[in-house]
Amino acid sequence: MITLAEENYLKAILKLSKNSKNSVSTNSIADELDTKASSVTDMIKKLTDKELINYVPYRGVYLSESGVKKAIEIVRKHRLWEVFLVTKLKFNWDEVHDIAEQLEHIKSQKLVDALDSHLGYPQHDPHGEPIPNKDGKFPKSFSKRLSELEKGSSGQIVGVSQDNQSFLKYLNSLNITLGTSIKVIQKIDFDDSLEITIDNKASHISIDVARNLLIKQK
Amino acid sequence: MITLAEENYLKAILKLSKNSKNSVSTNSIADELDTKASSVTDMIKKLTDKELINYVPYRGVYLSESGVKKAIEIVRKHRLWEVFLVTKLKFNWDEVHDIAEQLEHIKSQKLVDALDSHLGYPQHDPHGEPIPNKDGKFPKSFSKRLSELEKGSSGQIVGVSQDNQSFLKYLNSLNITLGTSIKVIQKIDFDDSLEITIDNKASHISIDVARNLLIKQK
DNA sequence: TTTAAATTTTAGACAAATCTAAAAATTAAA
DNA sequence: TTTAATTTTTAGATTTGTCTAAAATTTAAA
Repeated sequence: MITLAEENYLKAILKLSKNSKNSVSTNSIADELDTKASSVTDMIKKLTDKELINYVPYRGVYLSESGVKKAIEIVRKHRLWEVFLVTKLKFNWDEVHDIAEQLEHIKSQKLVDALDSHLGYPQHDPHGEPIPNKDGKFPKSFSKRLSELEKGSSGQIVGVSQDNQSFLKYLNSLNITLGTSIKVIQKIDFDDSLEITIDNKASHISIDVARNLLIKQK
Repeated sequence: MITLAEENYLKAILKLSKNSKNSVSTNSIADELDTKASSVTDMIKKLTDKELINYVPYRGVYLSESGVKKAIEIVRKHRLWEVFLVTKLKFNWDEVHDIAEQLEHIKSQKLVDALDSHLGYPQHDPHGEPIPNKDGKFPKSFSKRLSELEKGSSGQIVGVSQDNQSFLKYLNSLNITLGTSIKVIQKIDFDDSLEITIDNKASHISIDVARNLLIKQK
């Protein structure tokens, strides 16, 4: 049986592997989970014993085949629950993360499948992140980042690639939500920031923000 | 912060208090939670420190005001999730207990209230058990459940607290309908089932059925 | 009412998950 | 390439929740 703490480590390692491609360092896991490096070393041993990760001392870890499978299951549950909270229980997309963080650990394959069906097999969560299907496959994405758009191009927001509280709050204040139409009016050379229209209203955002906005072009 | 284990103890103590009215013994809690008496003694000390229960060594425990409140919240969550699983995700009423046992520990007042609203403020769970409202009050009813009747007592059927097809079909086959006179002949300790008479004809029903039959005593 | 049985508590141990402080190994810098 | 800085691991301790075995207390029986 896999414990709650172990599940959180697997999820963190999956996330970090996607960023870097290389094996994941002890310190980066400690940072991600807001814990101490020594605690990570201890847990790494437990996950290695269970063959969920591969580990060479001082050289970092990567997920085994069964570790990837397990981690993707958790991500799937997290994102399906987020969809449930927003579409069925009318939560805002910036309120659901902490609750989904708890719900993702509920154990029942039948529950996950029933939830998926109940929600109509959604492909993205309220933050725009892709939801893996029952077999662990992610949907292909047709979206770009807003930062990649040419001057004069436009499209609709389909997600964000970062879901921290303050970022989502900031988007709310800009009236940016899923489906919002955005057009790039001007790119400022000085700091790479963008002058845009949000539903035809002029606004100005930094490159950091633009990089985290996923756009689908018409 | 109250832990998962503590929540399970509170729920068990609430359940046992309802059966017996007296203070709850260490052994009965151990039985209910399938653990050892010494473990119960340990946990009793923790709950006493948190002022969730009152405890006199060798004399048993009872819930404090805040303990009752907390325990009822857990029961509320458990039963609301059961309704969700049956009405929204199409589970059978005999499949939901173990999943609700996990879901009842999810922490978010807003989630519970949104779920309650989403489900239309149900008053009973799929097993016929009453669901306390946001203020911890149980729904009033002039009827009792057949399961609550003493051996030897009798009354008339005034309703059911669950109306799925297979349940109603089963009642038909037993010749139970509105107005039917029922008397409790014997209660079987082994599985809590009941020997009854239906319009003076002997029959035998499970506790699950008895809990969903609403009775008015003469 | 004294003794036996049952219940409850205490003492000491253990596994999981964490921590601090110190040691070991690796990497980067002079 | 030797030294310094950084990273990682080990050693030992702590907290939570559990256990077994033994001691203390209460209840029931002779």
